[in-house]
Amino acid sequence: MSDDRVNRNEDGQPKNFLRAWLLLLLTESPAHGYDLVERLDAIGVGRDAGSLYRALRGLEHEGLVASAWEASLIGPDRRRYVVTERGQERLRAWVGLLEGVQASLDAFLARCRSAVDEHGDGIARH
Amino acid sequence: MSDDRVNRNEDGQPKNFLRAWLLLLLTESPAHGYDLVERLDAIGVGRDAGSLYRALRGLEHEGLVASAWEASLIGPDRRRYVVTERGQERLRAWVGLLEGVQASLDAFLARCRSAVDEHGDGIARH
DNA sequence: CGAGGTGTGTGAAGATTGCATATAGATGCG
DNA sequence: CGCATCTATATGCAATCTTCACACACCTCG
Repeated sequence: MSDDRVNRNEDGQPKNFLRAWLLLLLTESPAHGYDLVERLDAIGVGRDAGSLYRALRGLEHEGLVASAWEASLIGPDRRRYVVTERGQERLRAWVGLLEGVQASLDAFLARCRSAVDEHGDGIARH
Repeated sequence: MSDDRVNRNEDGQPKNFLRAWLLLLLTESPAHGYDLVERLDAIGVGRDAGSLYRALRGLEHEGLVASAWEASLIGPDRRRYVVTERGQERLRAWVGLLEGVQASLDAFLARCRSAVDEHGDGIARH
């Protein structure tokens, strides 16, 4: 009882954002998972390698990317991913959706500022 | 259609966006759930009343909003919600998070357009 | 050999969401 | 009255998403 441990996942990131980023990065240039881990880490999305590999396999299962094993000069073999035609289309669809989300988000934040102004401490005009 | 059950939830909305909107709308003016359903429907967030009531109870459980029963002139009693001090703080925190998401999203979309440009055939639509 | 970097992957737990459904008071109409 | 409908709140369930923790394998270097 009285479990104050709420521990809610409040990062607010869009759903499937990782997938969208993967399609984008692979569109920019084909790569293998470990490379994408590092590229995404620099961007600040998807802090977990496991999620990334799982997402890649999911994308492949949907036919949005394709992979082939490739030998590495400095380590074990790796899976090299490329985006398919369907993947390109899906990315474009995602862009449309995310533009809508962007609009929502802008509306939310703008409205938030208005609300804060009106209930703020002294900034109120009039 | 086929046996390929992909059926992914790809709306791309930020997680807990409904909660954030509820805090904002309640900051603008206290209200009861049914009213919020209609306000949010106009905005285009949270198309489900059940989720909304569940979210409200969740917010209350966290002490971010408070409620009291109120008689209605035209229907059954309703629960009137107001935002608490903690709720205000949480909303401000959410604004900070969502500004980060906004930046991410802008970066993603900008980078997407660059990628599409470089691959030429992408822009031509119908 | 053993440690550590490279590279890919799964299991399980927790949280969120949407759909369907339940309950109940109030109102209007034949 | 009986019944549909609007108002109002709430729960059950399944699908999905995300993260944590861990497992497995290859390769190089000391």
